[in-house]
Amino acid sequence: MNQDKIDLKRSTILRAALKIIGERGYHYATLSQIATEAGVSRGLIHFYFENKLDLLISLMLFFIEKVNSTHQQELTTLDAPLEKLRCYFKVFNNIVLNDEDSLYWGNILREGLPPAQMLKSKMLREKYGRIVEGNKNLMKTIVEIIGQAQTIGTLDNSIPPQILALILGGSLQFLYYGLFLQRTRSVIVNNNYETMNELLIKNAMEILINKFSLYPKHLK
Amino acid sequence: MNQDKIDLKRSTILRAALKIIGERGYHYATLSQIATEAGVSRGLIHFYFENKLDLLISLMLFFIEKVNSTHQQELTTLDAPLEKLRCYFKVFNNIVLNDEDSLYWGNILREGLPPAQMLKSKMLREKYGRIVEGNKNLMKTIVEIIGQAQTIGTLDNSIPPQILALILGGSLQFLYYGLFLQRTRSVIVNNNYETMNELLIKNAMEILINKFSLYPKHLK
Amino acid sequence: MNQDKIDLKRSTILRAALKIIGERGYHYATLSQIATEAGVSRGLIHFYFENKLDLLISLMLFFIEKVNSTHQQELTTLDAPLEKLRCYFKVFNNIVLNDEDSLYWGNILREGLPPAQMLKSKMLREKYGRIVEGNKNLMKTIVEIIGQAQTIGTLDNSIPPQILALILGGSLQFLYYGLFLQRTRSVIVNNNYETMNELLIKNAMEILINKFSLYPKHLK
Amino acid sequence: MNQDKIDLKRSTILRAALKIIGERGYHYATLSQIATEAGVSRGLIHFYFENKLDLLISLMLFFIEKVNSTHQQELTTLDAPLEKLRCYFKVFNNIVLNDEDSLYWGNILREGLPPAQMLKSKMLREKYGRIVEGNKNLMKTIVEIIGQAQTIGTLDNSIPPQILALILGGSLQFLYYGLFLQRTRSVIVNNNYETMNELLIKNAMEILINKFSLYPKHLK
DNA sequence: CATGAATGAGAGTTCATTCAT
DNA sequence: AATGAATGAACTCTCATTCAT
Repeated sequence: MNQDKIDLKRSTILRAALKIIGERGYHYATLSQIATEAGVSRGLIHFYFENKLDLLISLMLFFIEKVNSTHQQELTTLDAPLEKLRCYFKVFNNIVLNDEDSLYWGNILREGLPPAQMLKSKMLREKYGRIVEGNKNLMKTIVEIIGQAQTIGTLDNSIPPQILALILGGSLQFLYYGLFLQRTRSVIVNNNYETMNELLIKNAMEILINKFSLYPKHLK
Repeated sequence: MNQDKIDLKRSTILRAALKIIGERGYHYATLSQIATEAGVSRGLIHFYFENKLDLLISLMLFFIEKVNSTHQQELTTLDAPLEKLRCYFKVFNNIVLNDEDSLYWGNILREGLPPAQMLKSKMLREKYGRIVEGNKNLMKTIVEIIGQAQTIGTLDNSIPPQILALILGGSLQFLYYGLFLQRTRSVIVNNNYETMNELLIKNAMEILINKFSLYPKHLK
Repeated sequence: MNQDKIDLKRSTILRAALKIIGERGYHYATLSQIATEAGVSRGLIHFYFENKLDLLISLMLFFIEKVNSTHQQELTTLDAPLEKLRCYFKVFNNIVLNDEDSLYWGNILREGLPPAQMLKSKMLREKYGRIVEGNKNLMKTIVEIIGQAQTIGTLDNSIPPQILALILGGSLQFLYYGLFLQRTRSVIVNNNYETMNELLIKNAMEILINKFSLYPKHLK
Repeated sequence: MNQDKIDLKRSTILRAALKIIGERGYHYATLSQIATEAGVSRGLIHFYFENKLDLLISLMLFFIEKVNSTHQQELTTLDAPLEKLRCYFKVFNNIVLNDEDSLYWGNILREGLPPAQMLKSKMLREKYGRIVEGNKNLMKTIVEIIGQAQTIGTLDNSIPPQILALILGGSLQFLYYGLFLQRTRSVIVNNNYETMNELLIKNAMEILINKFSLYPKHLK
């Protein structure tokens, strides 16, 4: 079997895992359900993935590395720090909302991982490390962009860039997933997305940036 | 045994559950660990609680109802909407930070609950409903306060109150728990709190309110 | 529940394991079968033993330590090396043949253990070490006794004591278990014991010792 | 593909199985490991062998039939019963020690087979029967030789020939594999062979025969 | 009230075996 | 003749929950 077919099957299983785990939560999802959703046998999952946790970790890793690499790539075409910031929101937006599985991602990313010591295999520990690394990189990039904007005077510099990064990140996540305090899984899946559309989110983030901007753009 | 002693034992177990579940996550925590932490036997937990899930749900319910009731109570002494908003942050702050368990709450509230259909007992379904209700109430209260502020002209009214509520809520949670994308459990527990102190958070939230306020207060 | 009852239950399970594993072999025996034989649930086995391997290791350890300690103890009452040697055969005989499970022991002791690295728990590795130690001790004791007999001139000293120990040990085991080349498990269980009685074995070992003895005893 | 090539591939796989199973034990060995060792795919093993058990049984059968046929053949050139006995030890010696895999055979022959009822295929049951048959033949031959020696007065006839056969067989096996009570697999593989060389074993067996012989030969 | 021995459902995982290519 | 992706049976093990004491 050629590599393309193998990759296809792998991503079929991963997509099924995204749906089932995103819907029910990692610990309520079973491999049987994922296998059924993917249309394969239980055993085949272990041919493509080391174990159940590998599915979750692979999903997280896919997301964080996709965000980082896409963002990094698009950044090269931009000069203004504020544009870079907007670019980040756009990238996040594109990845999360490009298909019907959009809301599953929010639940995947909110899953807690077990302590690193619990990971038996070297390969899994390595993936784990890359997730942590990816998170740090993302945060660092955003903080740097904000710092640049403050230096050249387009963002309010009376507030530490780390703080502003958290404000923007928290707002973004809550706007996407409609969280206030943590909701129950089913409530999230069923209700939120319909009450919140893409345009609204983009506008809201634009307003937020504007508030911290020294030369606010006018929104249409 | 009198009611006071019973309540005491109940809350001893609940506090142990907060620590163990907050530290390891609901599914990685075992009743043995909680029992040991509480200094009681495994069996006794089932005398005070229906099952394991009851522990998690009871913790969530305690938190959300405490926030709501305290907030509701303190609101009566206040007139200005912006003061009411600040009051909410203060209440949240007091509950979360009043003891050494502060960061456990963040992990508790981030736990996903199983779909409501999975709850067998009536009592549990009822508690579950009260959590959902509590969340809605909280959101509704905040949205109302923001609406009032916009009406009397102390908050920017070009932005829908629901959106602003999410921005404030997301910022608050990320500031407390240092999230950007979800981190691994151990990272959260070990690192974040130390890098982020109470005063910093209060200041940050004040700045955020100020940005949306039409008559900003001057921070010292 | 008091310690006596606990020990009783533990040994009930161990005895069931001896029967089932001895009969079918470690890898063909299942925990279900052992649980049924012991009249307990599958789960209870894991309350008293760490895992399946712990059962096998505990059986081996019981045997080897029982042989060593009983032998050691009885040795103190004896002076003549040849009597000490006969004592060893008697001890082995008593332990193996004291109940209806006699032939199971042969199969248990012939089971191969997995490489020590495969043992996850510290406790299991420790038991494992004691088995290896017990084997070494046993061999050392026999070799020493033979050496003494050669020194005082009751055994032929033209043959190294280690070699003689293996000759005696091999003869003993084959006489008990009727092996020539390895037989199939069922053949062993069904046929051998009946064709070979205790007296015959004792006589055979006595003859063997006599052959290497410089002052042979006359057998009746 | 011609028969020679097929036989070659078959014996390549069998030799790999000897190594892997001899090293790790039948149940800890996997077909993947054997396939890798043989340099073929997992699937191909099932072209040449019915199933995993067929590998083990084929190895055992190869050994026992090789011993028997070689022995039978060489016997025709000999008259004296004691020479026939020595011939058996020589044959055993040649087969076991003729290559670097020597010690694997000991572990193979010590593997327990599942109860005959568990064998589904007719072909496997037939092979199984031939192994049992081969064992019996071997034992019978040795017993007969001893009986002849006793009849013509070259071996002590006060001991039943079956008993003497077991003494000789047990001594031979323990001398080769250094067993006393069963050791752990790794200990056997790593240590014993080096401490025990061919010459020592031959001498020891010669001494043993001498002891039971009425006209002992002088050893050099 | 409290204990902890006992239960058993249910999960992940392994790996021999099959079969389309 | 050879491959290796795919299957699924069967296992061990965990741990929430129960209940006799």
